[in-house]
Amino acid sequence: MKKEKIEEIKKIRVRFAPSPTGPLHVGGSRTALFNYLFAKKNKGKFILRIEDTDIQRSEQKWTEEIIEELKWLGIQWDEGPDIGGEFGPYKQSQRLDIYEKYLKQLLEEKKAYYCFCTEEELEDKRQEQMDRGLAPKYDGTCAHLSDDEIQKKINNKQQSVIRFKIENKKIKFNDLIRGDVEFDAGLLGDIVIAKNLTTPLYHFVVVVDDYLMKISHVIRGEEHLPNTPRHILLQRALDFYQPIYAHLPLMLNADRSKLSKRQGDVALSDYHKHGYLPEAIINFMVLLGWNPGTEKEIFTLSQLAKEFSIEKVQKAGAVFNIQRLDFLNGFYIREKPIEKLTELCMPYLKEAGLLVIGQMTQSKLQEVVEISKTRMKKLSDIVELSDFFFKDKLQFDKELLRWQKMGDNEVKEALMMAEKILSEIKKWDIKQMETEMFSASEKFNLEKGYPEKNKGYLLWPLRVALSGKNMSPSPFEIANILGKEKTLKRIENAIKLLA
RNA sequence: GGCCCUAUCGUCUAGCCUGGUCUAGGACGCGUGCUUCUCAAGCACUAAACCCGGGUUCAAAUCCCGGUAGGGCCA
Repeated sequence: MKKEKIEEIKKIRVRFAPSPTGPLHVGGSRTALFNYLFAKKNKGKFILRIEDTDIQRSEQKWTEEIIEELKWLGIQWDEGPDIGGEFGPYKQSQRLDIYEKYLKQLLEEKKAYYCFCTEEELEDKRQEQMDRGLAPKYDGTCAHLSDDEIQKKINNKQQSVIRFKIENKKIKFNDLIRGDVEFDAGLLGDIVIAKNLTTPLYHFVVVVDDYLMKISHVIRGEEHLPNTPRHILLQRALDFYQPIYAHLPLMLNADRSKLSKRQGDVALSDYHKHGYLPEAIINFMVLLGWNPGTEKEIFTLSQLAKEFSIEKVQKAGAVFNIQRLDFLNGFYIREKPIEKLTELCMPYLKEAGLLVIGQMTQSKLQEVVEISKTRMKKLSDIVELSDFFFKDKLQFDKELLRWQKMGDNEVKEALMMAEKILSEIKKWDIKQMETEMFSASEKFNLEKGYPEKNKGYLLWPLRVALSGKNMSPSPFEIANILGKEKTLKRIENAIKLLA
């Protein structure tokens, strides 16, 4: 490589270059994360470039969504798409004149040519090659057209594309993750790099932009591995330096196919909406294909920025295992300061119509979240776990009140006993309630001939009366938050159910 | 079909480069127990893997060769 070319890639610059044709994919998020971490670790720059040359499918709203979700994750970029830098603009739709210039250059140097073959002709050729047992590739028919012929066809408004001449040679390169990789470019066939001078295609724009933006390392998904020889050939034809490549292992479905919709959510925004925390998602994604080589498994983004190393990235694809994400998310939920967690839960409670402004004090709300949080895997779980605190009247089947083989009357007696004790209690706090109810339980069991140690006879009906659920926090925790008045009311309502 | 990539518990992985310390370690999940009115959380414990076949070597998860399987891309 020429000396000045090496100079150009001395500074570490990486990029994430999504197409705004849909929501940000979790796979894409992970690619962004790895690029970001690589940049941070090596004191380089991380660039966000929007690949929106496909105007048919690109939409501004997706660009906005990508930006929003990346911000949410805490992945910050140094340049693009609206943050200035000397290499902008960072939206490809605003760089069309640049591509045109290079396209013309290739055309003039006869490294690219106009191709007028129609879809049908190409399909026929393809079919024929397949029949002969050959790998289908463009046969180069239009590569030999004279300038006059080309001009005539263009004047006739004949449909055309621009093809790049692929040299018939072996392309070898070193991938940071995979080591030496070799492709036989002779098998490729001349590729289409633009529909016309103002409509360049993916392979071409990527190469041009990575060069102009002085990208030192191209870190992308493994699905791009077969594209690399094409890009290298393009770089050589344009006299560009060759960046260093690193192809990340894919994120997989449970059946080991490339992660796709239908087997679960793939849009990062879906996970966001369901109440996954960015900390959990980051931690989960980074461990899919990377590990520090120690037994540490919990990482914050800033720790990762220090500890990440691309050499430790795995070669094989990794199955997206939602149970692990759930575990991590539950972990981070439990770690959250209660004020923060409460704040995060509020939108879900409001959306469910449970939380009406002014109905509950902030400190009460925090107590509700506090006793629910060990059961939460996602923020949205708060609704299901705590709805009974917000409702006036609980709906549940009276059968639920029954502990083991108790009869209706015995359940009723248990509730009446609980009501009596709680109504006479001096101090409305958990400790006090526990002490009084536990001793009452022993008395109750003795009277009824129940096993002495089983507190369920007294406590289960009470807990159900207060929560309306077969699983919930303890009746004392609930009663403590509900307050005496509501607690007694709920017990009475349960008793009525049995009448 | 062609090219390329990959291969350790169900899953994510450590170990492989620099063979012996590997009766293969950790985590999630599963199971059991403790705690316990229930469900969680927490704690403790259990089960669970070197894709197959050759070779090299005193010794191979680790090195070499050949299969097999899975995946990606192109069409």
